[in-house]
Amino acid sequence: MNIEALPKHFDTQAAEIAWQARWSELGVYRYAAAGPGQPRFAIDTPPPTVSGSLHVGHVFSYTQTDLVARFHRMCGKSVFYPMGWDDNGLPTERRVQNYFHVRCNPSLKYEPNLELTPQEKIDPKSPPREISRSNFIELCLRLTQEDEKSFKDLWGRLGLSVDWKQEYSTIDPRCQRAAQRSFLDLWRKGHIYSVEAPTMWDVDFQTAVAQAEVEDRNVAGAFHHVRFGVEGSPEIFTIATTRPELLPACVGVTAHPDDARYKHLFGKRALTPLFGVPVPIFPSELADPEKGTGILMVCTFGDATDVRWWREQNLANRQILGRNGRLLAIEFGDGNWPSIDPARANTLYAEVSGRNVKQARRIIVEQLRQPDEPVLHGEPPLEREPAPLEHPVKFFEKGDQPLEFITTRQFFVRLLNKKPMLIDAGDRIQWHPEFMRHRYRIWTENLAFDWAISRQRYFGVPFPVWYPINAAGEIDYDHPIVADESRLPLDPADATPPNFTEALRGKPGGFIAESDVFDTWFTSSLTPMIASGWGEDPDRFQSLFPMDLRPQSHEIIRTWAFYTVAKALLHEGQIPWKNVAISGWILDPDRKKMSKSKGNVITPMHLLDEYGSDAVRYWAAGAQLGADTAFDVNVLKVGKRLVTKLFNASKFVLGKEGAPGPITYPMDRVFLVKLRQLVRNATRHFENYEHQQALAETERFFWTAFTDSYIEMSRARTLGVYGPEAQGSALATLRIALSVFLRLFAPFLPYITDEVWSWSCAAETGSASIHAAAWPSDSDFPDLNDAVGEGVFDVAVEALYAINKSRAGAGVSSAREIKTATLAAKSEVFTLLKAACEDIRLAVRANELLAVEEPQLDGTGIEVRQIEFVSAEATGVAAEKS
RNA sequence: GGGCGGUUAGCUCAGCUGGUUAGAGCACUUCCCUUACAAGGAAGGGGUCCGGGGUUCGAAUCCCUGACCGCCCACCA
Repeated sequence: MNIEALPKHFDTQAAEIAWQARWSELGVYRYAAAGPGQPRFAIDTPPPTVSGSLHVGHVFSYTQTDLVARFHRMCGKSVFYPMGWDDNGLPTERRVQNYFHVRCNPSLKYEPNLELTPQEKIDPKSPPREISRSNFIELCLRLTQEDEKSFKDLWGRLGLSVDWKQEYSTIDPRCQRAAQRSFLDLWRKGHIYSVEAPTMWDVDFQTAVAQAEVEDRNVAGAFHHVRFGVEGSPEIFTIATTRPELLPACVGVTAHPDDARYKHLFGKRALTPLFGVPVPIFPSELADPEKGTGILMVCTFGDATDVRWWREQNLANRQILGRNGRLLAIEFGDGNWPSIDPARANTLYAEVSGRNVKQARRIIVEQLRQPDEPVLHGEPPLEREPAPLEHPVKFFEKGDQPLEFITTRQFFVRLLNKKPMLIDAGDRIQWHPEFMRHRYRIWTENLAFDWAISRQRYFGVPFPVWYPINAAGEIDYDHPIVADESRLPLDPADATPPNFTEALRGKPGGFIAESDVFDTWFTSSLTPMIASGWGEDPDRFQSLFPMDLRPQSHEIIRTWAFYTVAKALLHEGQIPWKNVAISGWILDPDRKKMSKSKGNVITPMHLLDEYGSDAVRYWAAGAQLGADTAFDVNVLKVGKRLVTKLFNASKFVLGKEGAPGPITYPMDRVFLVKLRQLVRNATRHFENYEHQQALAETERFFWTAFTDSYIEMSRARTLGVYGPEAQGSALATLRIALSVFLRLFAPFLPYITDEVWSWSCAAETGSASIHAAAWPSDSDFPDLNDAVGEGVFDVAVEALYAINKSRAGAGVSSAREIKTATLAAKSEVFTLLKAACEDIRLAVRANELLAVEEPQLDGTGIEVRQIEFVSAEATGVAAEKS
């Protein structure tokens, strides 16, 4: 091949555009069902949340999955590598609210042709425009489509080898059908129930949330020491609470059964200060004598323990907090709201009614400072000034206000009674890295609530459910009407239940639609089933489920991984995948997690422009699974350098005139033995999900053994100076080496490798793209059984290193040949050195190279004893600084 | 409070089953345009392997213990 015909430099951007088109045209990544005897490798790709911001973390983790896909594809497997978009849910709603400055008001009518301007052109202080639910959903769809396009552009540019024919989005009709089918199946099997009960509630988003979406945050609060009275007794005791505003919701008082201070109170009734409500005092093992004053008030509802006490002790439900986070209007004096002084209680409560939690707390604390005649004989309830403390408080992970427990009707999937099965499933999955299995196990063991799947939101998959309305106009929530599977997907707000007409909607004797939507995870936990055609294409489902690999990040083990396992078990009785590969996080250079709110997000596009996709992939591939990695632009530079080196070395190999021949030359055979070992190692590393090891070993061997050593040693022979047999052997070795190296690098550097492959290997092998070529194996090598010891190669490398060192030490230009040099070797390596002498001589361009044995030598055992260069004038080299 | 990871050169990280003198790249210094490569190459300086104990002929590696960083979990009065 004429080297002049090859490009001078590798233009990454042009290559990326050209190769994407070429791959698509060739259908290299298209999934085809496995043929007879062909193994399959199916990947449950994470559908990215498209309303989030694009950053290098996406590039990092998705590249790691692509490496695995490319490896298995080259191994001849039928690779199923789909892509989905998670567009359904709160992040999208919030983005739409901010982007268009709107709020959804479900009571409004749909406005056709609604035109809105993005927020940057609107006064942000103006009240948001209210729009109908249908309009709101339209905007969500519109925005997510734009976001999906930018993700898709990035994935293409990055060279992800997904089959775009397998694209889905969690709000598309197919996914809606799958989610609703999932609901029907679980409902029929008795795994779903609905109940009106205290549920974790976000007062901003005004929706229920599940345990998996809850996080603890340390918040500044204060212990308030509040005196309580005892009914029929002058006694007074003090409780400590961080939530004095819940005093009107107090329904009980409890202390540890062995607590001598309070034992005598059990069975009596306490009187709450201010409101004078008599409440039972009962013992509970859950009360900690060390905390606060050891005795505490139970409210409806301050936290999860309150809910438990409320249930176990059959206490009254005095919910004072509304769904919007404001205190409800209530009336003391009637059945559920007893008081020894209703008039006073109502006067005091009127001051907090309609206030939010913070305001109510301030007001109640003020009230607690005033003398309390009826309950405390004139003492003020507040015993002393509030003591500040920092304590953990539960928040919705996407929310800004603490969660409240509010009594609402919600749907749940029964999981608490299935813990052993769920734990066992986790144990049977291969986790990479292994220690990540603890996360799953600990989460599952600690599960405290069934899965709350209903959300009081808009952009999501609706429940396919209606409720009958009796003749008196009451809604019968206990007998929901569930849609028939053949009608899915449907929105109960548009469709009517069987045997009802639209005219009966909302009428006595008619029906009403459930307005809730599913938790986003209810749909995304079906991704391996959606992608494989569950319930739609039995053959396809049979051939793709369960899958081989779930790649994901560690913070969603408790949500996505956990729920997906649960769904697969409940629907199909199977574990959804064999392997879970957990990618680490990308941290900013200060080792903080990248997030939009911190403003430390690095976007990827400019990096792709500047360094090229291969270099960016090189960076991502260098990190091991599960390891958080600080972003370092230097690694991109190294990747770019590797791409350049590969490009130039390939030009060297392919630019040589002459015909390859039988590989007879000893050093060639020894080099191939070492290369074959590299192939075996790299294959093993990939199989073990240690792609970074495969890359590191391949890169190291390519650089030191191949370009620095073997090429230097064979160069003279490739020019034919030592006869056609030595030349043919060298050229054949170089061809094999190049073909093998390209394929070893192909999963990491898909662009440069396919570019070079197209120069000659494509025609020789018949694989138009390297990504459809076979992963290298022993069969790429000739029979090498008689190759002499590999030690020869290592000794030669040592010798080259020693001579380079002498040359650098003398400051001599490499243009100057060596007149004569002598290498000393210790006895163990002397024979090997003698055997390698001619190759070393050619590599360093010495006219004469002698080897002498020096038994007493240490270290590597090779030293330069004497070296003399051809004079500078003789070689025409310009004057050297020395 | 419990658990899981981590701490190795100025920086980013390897170091797997204990085994020569602990490695790579970047950065820094010096040298070099050579026929694939200056979008490159060669060489050099740089280490309390977080601290303290222990096991061993031998420890970055195994055990105990402490510190710090990050994460996960926890009934949050």
